[in-house]
Amino acid sequence: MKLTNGVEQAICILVLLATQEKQIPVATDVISKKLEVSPSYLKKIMRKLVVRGIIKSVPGSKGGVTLAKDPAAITMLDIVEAMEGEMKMFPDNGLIEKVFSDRDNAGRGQEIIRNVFQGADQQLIEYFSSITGEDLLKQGFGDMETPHLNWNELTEDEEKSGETK
Amino acid sequence: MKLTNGVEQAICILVLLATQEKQIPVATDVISKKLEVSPSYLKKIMRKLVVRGIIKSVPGSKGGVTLAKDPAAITMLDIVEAMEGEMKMFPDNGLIEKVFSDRDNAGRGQEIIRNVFQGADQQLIEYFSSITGEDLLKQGFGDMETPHLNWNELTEDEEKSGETK
DNA sequence: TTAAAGTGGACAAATGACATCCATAATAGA
DNA sequence: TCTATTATGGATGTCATTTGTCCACTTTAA
Repeated sequence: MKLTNGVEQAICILVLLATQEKQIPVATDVISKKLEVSPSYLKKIMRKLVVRGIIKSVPGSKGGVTLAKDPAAITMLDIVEAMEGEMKMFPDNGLIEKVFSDRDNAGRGQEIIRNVFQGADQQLIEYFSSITGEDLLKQGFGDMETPHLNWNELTEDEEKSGETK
Repeated sequence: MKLTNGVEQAICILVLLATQEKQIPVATDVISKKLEVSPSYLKKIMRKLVVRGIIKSVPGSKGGVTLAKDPAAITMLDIVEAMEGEMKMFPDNGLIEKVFSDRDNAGRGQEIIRNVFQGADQQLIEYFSSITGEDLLKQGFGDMETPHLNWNELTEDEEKSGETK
């Protein structure tokens, strides 16, 4: 009943992009340096966000990724489902139906359990879709306007200052 | 974001025990035959239910397992947490705090995300603890009283009739 | 005392998560 | 047009967790 680490990484990526100057894509290699995860793996994470329509990718020189929509239009459900797939926590093997197949009510029993967990899924869906990226930015920055930086340049600076030569 | 198959198996086990004549333990090998899973693995599943105090085990001849308490006192949360451990879906690696450590608000950002997922855990905890074993039995059997059988004998009968010799 | 049953730990196999690499396609700029 | 840059997607490898097995041990009824 654990989410994968990809969810936390995805959130980091989106925070980065939300504080990025508009219209300037951030290269995935820049992001991988900030997050200290391998570029090759990070690309897979980002692909899921692209496929889900949360971010857009721009191939080619000076390319990278940008938010595909306003933070107010991105919900936590988008992020979780992008990384984890559809919200369906119960691995329904029809076990109850099989085990009690010689009794009445076997199918009925299976359906009852199925409904219990569909209800649980629904609880999470409603909760997560009530939380938007804008909510979180507001909580983080309060009355301040969300800052906008160019993470590409910031990373280059850090590289320069980090070089010993 | 999937539960393990153990949850479905645990539910089957509890349904079996709830329809078992009081005070007669059911042998785990009998249950493993019904569920068509290996006896050795089923024992692990059941151990978790024993540790959590949902079922009681009786060692020795004519031993087995019985419900440790009334179905009305067993919640779906008990079952899920017995099998999956504490309800904490977010694998908190402190990634946001690390990535934005050179900015203000890094710790604040991490805390915001932490709270989001604690809220999700809480949603599930409240939902699952509102559903008891009694609720499910009522749904399954309606006005009928829950039947009480001796699954040990039933299995023996089936074995006899199943033998070709 | 013996047979039947649960306990607990070591171990092995299968599955899914995490990670790397490379050939390819698309784009900006010279 | 050519080149450097960057995303795409598939093949592959590694590692952790889940699933499953085995066995020596303890407990209990008869």
